[in-house]
Amino acid sequence: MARKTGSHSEITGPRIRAVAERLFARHGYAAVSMRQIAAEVGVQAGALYLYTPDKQSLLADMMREHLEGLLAALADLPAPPDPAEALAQFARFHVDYHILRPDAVFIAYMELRNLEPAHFAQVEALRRRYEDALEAILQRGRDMGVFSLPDTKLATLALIAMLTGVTNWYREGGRLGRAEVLGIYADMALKAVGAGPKR
Amino acid sequence: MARKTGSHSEITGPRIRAVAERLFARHGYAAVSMRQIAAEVGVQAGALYLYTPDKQSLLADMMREHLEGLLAALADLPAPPDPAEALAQFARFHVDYHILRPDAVFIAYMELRNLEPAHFAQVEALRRRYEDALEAILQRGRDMGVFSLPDTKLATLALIAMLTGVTNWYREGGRLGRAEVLGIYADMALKAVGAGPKR
DNA sequence: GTCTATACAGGGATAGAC
DNA sequence: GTCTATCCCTGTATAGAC
Repeated sequence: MARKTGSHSEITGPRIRAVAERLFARHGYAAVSMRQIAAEVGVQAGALYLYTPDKQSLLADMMREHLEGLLAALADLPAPPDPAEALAQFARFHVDYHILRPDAVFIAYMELRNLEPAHFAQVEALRRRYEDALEAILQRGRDMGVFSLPDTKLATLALIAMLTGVTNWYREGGRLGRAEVLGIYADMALKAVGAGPKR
Repeated sequence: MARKTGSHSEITGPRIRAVAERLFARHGYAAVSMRQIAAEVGVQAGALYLYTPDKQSLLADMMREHLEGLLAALADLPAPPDPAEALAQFARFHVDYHILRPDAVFIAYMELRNLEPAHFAQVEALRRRYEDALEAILQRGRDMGVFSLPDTKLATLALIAMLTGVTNWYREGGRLGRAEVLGIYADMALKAVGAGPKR
């Protein structure tokens, strides 16, 4: 009872972000109104502006935080000396991380065009760093002669597209379990670059 | 001189569709206004409604026509008895068709959530038919023992995601030529399902 | 800190003149 | 077939009461 009724700043802030993320993912940034977000949070539209300067920042912050979280989690992984092992680990990590955050992923890939140029540049730089991490693995594997790759950049983008595609269909409690899915994708990724599956 | 000035129905109709496609792809369906479309076409907003009942039909028609064109083109291909050859052909076809129609593809993948339920169902059915065509190839290859696939449905979706990803980066006149790109993708697709590249 | 009320721009769509 | 004018709704954002 220490807090006055009507004072919820520590709760409302995160709730706005959560609701906005769900609505943006479901209907698209441009199609969602501040009134809609406010209604789901349980406040008036005007109250949102206590927590965000505007709608655009809501989007940009959510995308930046998602990508920063992705990069931080990636950096926490060990760095296996064997390229095949490194690729398998990356594939499993990527699929797992994306499966667990479908809304954030969807937004990060679909709403780029709704970012103002300054925000776009920041987000693109983060995405680029992530792609570079995979490309480094592929490059090393090619240099060591264990991957067969006509073009590492193309392969990087092809693999990321393939792995990210999991979010288009995977549903918790579906026909295939998460561990199973991770394994299959890692397997396909390895084979796609001409390395045998890790055994 | 047979036609009165101001009468352009045979030109305006297609132009509206073309302009709408470009704008929807660039900014997103929800972010584009009828006034914007009209301005680019060179007519007043009200005139659009002579060619389309509403904005939603503009989107639904464009998506349905894209997918119908895709299916028709696919049906025109020969049906190689060798599954590896069939998959290579599918991969090359898919990448090529998508590379040549980046706007239509982008819309077909990004604007599904802006379709009303009835239109959504139609479009989903078409997409499903396309996926089934690839799955049939994979299934046959697995039955014949030339593909190594833990799950044909997952592999279908993974391959389509990988191949469609080409639209995220390919630009005419870039570092890699179209023929080269087709070859590399087909190669990766074959390897991903455990078949050697076609020689 | 949150509310109501509201400003003001722009949305989709229609009516009716030409 | 195209125009202007307009209806009515919804958009973002702010002001000021509580």
